[in-house]
Amino acid sequence: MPYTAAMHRIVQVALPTPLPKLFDYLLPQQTPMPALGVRVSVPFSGRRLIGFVAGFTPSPDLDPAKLKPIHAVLETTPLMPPDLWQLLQFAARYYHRSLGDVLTSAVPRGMRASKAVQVRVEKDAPYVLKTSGVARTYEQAQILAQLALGPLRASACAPELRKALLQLAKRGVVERPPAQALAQSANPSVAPALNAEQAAAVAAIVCAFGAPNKAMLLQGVTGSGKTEVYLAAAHAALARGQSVLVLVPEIGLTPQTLQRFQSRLHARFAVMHSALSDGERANFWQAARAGQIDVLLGTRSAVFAPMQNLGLIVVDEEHDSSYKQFDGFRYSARDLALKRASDLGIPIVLGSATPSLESLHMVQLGRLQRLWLHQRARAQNMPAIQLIDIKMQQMDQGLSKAALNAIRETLLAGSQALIMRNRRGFAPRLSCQHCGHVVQCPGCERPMTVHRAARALRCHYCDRQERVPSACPQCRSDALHAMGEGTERISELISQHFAEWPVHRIDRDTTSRKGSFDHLLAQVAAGGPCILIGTQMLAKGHDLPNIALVVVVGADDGLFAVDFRASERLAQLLMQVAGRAGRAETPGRVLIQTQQPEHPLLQKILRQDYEEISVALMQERRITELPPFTRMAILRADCKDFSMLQTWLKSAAQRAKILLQHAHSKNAVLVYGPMPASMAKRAHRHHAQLVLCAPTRAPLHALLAELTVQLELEKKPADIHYALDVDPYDD
DNA sequence: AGCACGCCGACT
DNA sequence: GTCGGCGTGCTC
Repeated sequence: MPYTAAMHRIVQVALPTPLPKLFDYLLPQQTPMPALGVRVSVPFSGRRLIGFVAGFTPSPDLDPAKLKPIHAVLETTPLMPPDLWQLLQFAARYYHRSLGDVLTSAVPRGMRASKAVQVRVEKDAPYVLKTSGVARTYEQAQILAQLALGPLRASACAPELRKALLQLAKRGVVERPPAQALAQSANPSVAPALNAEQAAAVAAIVCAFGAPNKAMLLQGVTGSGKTEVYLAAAHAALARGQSVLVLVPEIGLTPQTLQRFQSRLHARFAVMHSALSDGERANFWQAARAGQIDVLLGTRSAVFAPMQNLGLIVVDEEHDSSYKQFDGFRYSARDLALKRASDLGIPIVLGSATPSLESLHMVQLGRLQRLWLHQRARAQNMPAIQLIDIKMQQMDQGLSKAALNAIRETLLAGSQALIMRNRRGFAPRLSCQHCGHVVQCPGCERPMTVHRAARALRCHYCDRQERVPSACPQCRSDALHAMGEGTERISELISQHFAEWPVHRIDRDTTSRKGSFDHLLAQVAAGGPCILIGTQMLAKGHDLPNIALVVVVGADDGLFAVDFRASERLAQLLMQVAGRAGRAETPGRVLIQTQQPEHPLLQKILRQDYEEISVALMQERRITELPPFTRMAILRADCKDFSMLQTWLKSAAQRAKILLQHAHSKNAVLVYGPMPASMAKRAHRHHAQLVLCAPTRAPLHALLAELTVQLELEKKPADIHYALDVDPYDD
């Protein structure tokens, strides 16, 4: 009854707390009724919180006399455009997070404080005239005269006048507006002619403007010109007066990507990524909300950008795991982008050379229209992939003779070689030759990695660091040996072996300084023969045209991992790596060292037919009843005490089973566990989980809705942390 | 999640 | 005598 609410003047507020409900507050007499989505500041359990007005129907069992009044209404119009509001409402329901948590995490931190946003001003940013202030000195008058002609940097100002400039700034007559994250491209360059497939793809996307709910999968190998299709589609959206949202994987948002878009589209651009400061994010948010951004290029969180008049969404490399947020509010930006596009009735293009099985399943169901790009744009041969059987071979620090020879040939031919090894450090284990003891992290119960240059043992799971022991902690013998090869060890070997060529190691240990990575890559891209050794950081996205050889070390790890997505990831990675090799005139070579050359997945990768690979993977998932053929959610929990963790998860499982007894479709959801998590112990905490599976979404989500409310309202041992992961990326 | 209140150890 | 440890309980 809305009039009841009006009489009592009560609003329901979504607050940043995990409690799965809204909170009722009284509106003070003089305060006008705020609109849905407006932020308010309220007293809450002794502190002051900022929440969002999310309803007007008071909870019937609450005495209005006991409600607290709102402290302040923070704005007159809602912060979020309607489609974003709708998306976040959906996300809260879908991921079973409290609405307040979800709404809050979508807004930049810089805007969460009620006080004015502190904007970081660029060093030596130009000053501009703010008000028509009066000069109090002759010097100030001179400054004002200069400013009347245009912005003025302190560095460009005569030294004797600088003091006057600062005085004016202090009085607020002049100011330094924050540099907008906006860049207007001046004169776009001409688009190259599209090939027939590209043209057909663009035509299909353009047809989708106006047609409701058009989602497309643009599937094309590396070098087939997907970006040209995005550009043409974006151009079409801009021509319609609409804005464009382009999501890219974390690793793919490079200056080159932006430059490519900027050089081709006449539009106001903004870039959004995790390295932005709170002030920059706040600026950008305001600009997007004001409709001042035509093209937004961003990583995962950009799916929540308050874009006005959105006409097209692009998700590049849609299979990439960086679209999934792994902590806090766990969401998939790819999935939410699909939802946002569908709500708005605008086209969305998911692009990939190696689509996720989820996307391929949607193609089969007719929910995604597949657009193919088969041809590589520049005529070039596919790289040759070879397996090197290392079962009975003499190896040198993890590298086979064949690999070393291939590297030498490549360098002698003036090209570059890349060695991929997905383990950083010197060696993955320190083991005693005498008693067989492997030194483990006490907190995680996993082998610690040897870092030789740092003279340390490190745990890659909890970042614990200790000195390398001189004797075996178990038998006191001094026969401790570093077992296996990480990038550091391979790098040492390669430096000795190929002393006359430069060797670059690229992993988290060597590229901690931001910018050094991009700098090195640019150097390598432009340079002569050298050897790159790195982790997966190197596999994706970067344009390294002179690489003619890729050697993959340790691919077998991916073949036998327990994680149900491991094979899919390995196949995608290897296909991606193959795309890396030989993008210039020289056809590339890929060598995969393996103990299992007959493994069916590797055999399929040899043929470089992702279609064949994905059909097989799909078949496997169908038989094992795993996503995308079932809907999955994982209730993850961790606790210092193992039996307490076990007890709590058992009771949660019991609770779920009781709820299922009363459900309409009984036992439509299967509850597995408690079972240990893939990282069963980490930093002295035990991790375990329940896995919930259902053939369709509805019964699973009905169960989760009730279960999460019960779990949040029931008291639990203080030390237990838990989180629900809907559509988990790994198990 | 915070942040209170609340009841037991080593400090001025 | 009290500062403070974190156990448990509540938040409109």
